[in-house]
Amino acid sequence: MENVFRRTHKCGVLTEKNIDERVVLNGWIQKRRNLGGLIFCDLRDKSGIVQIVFNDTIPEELFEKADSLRSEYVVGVKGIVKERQAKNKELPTGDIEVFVDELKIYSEAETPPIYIKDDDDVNENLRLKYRYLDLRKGKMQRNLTFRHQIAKIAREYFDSQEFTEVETPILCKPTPEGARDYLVPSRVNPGQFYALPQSPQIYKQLLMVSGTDRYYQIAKCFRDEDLRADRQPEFTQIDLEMSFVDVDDVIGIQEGFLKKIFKELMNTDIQLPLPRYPYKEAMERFGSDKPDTRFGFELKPLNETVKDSEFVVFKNALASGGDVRGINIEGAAEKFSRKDIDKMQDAIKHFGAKGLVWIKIGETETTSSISKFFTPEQMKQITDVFGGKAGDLILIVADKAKIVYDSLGFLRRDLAGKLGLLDDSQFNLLWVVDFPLFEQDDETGEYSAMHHPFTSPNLEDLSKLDTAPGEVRARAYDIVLNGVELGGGSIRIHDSSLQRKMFEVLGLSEETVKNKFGFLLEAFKYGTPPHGGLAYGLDRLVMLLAGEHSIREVMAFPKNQAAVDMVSDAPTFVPDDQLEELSIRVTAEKE
RNA sequence: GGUCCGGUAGUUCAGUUGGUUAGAAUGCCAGCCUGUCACGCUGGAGGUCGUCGGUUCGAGCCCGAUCCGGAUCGCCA
Repeated sequence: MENVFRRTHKCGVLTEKNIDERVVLNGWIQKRRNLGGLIFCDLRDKSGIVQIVFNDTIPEELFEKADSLRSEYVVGVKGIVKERQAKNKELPTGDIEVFVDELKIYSEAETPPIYIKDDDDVNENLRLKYRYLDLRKGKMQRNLTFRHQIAKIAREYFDSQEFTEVETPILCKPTPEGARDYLVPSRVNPGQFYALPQSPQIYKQLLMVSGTDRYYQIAKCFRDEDLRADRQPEFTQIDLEMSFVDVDDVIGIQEGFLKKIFKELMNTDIQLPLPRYPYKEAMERFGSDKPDTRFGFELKPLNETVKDSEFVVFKNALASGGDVRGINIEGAAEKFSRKDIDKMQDAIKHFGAKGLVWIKIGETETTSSISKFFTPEQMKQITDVFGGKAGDLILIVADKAKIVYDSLGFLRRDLAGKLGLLDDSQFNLLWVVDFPLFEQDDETGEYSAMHHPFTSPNLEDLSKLDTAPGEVRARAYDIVLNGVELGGGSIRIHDSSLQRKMFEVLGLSEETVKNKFGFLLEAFKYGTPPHGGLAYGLDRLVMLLAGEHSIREVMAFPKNQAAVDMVSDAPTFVPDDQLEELSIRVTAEKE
């Protein structure tokens, strides 16, 4: 007796070319249809589905065995491929079927708690709990394969460009800036902790000091922050770093990579070079540092137009150094009711906006929430800024610049979505460059690094480091696809005195710097090449190209919003003696 | 941590003003059925309405608390 039938084919590959061949298949029973004297089953493996048939030409014993089959039983079959009497055009294998004369049931299955069907809409937590069943779906297997292909192309491409893949440590030094670290206690060093890497940043810079020249890694990264549809506590980056380069060199290499990905996986030729938007322009035109350029509705400034206005909202915003800006949702005046606009107003309160001014341009008259504050001539001046015409809806926010940008940037994309203008088949790639080096805390006035503290300033702005840190541009760049940040990077500081200066502006004490980054500054003393790099969010890249709306759809075992692995139920309490061994006092209350 | 939405059969959901024994679809089980492919027909099983408390003659429905899930803001160099 054979323990397992050696298969000759995968289920999904059989065609009319295999007619009259004897084949051996293994797989799962997707569905059984018993018509009485005739039983059809859909047999599924990773490659697809094929129909197998049991009829009265086989021994009664075998027929009864076939009748006992249920969904998700795992079986092996041997039989002859025949042309179908009734073909199924929906199925790639729909022209043929396999008449079975041997059947081996490897394992039976209980009724699964979720359907193994691509288009089911079962509760996601249930899918995550039974992920191994969820992953049986064709769509999920295709997503995993697609992810593998992107990783494979990355390896091929970066290898062809003389990058070396180097593994960097998972047990690292905790970092003082950025996201919260996941900490790992050290048993042999009581009371001390490693951190899981938020990115391989420091190690890849050390590799440049080491003369590795070009490094890449498909690297797991960890951040202990709250989750989102596109954010998981552990995620994967395609991480890379290059020596003796400036911004254009890094961007050039990446454009080659993106072109290859889009050519091979999406059958799309992307035009190079990709557009580059300075940060300032991206904010002013799109209200976002990751603009979605698939549609219009660009922001327009109104400061000049309304500078003499007595309307208190505009007046106060301008007097306090803020901005008045708006967007024209063309042709949408009749598509959104007063109630809809109230909802928009509520939505932008999240960003700190206090209100939303609206103007609806009609064929004969223009209505607005501010018509009593402006003459028809003044209203005309405002709508002209937007090229406003009959049927347009203009939305205006007056506040601090950040609030105006955040609010309008959100509305712009939200309304485009509601109007069905987000075309998933269109791929607008662009670079955002010239980011500010620092961002300033509203309350404390302290500066922090917008990217990270190793980012090189634009050399033209060096003199402003002391006088106007907020105006210093960074040699940093983000790659953006359809309004989603795919990755980002920068040219790093390779000069230890400039690095010290940077820490000084950031308000990090000599003590702190020595403690946290002393080893990096030490390394930089011994000859450091100019270097820079970039990291892609692999999960996001796969998500967007696969047309998914959550990175959970392209990860094998993602965590839920509470950062719990629903399959294994991690994290979990551990026995006290295990904690004691790690010199951790027991404080968490146990159930 | 804040805000919003949700929790009813294995699953997806409905459930009117608070009123008889909580329904549908699908899945599951049994019987019949030789060309189905969402097979069909007949019958059946399946529910602590998230949990606790309150209001009421009476609660799936109203009130309070709590747990769980999701979206979002903060956060994510």
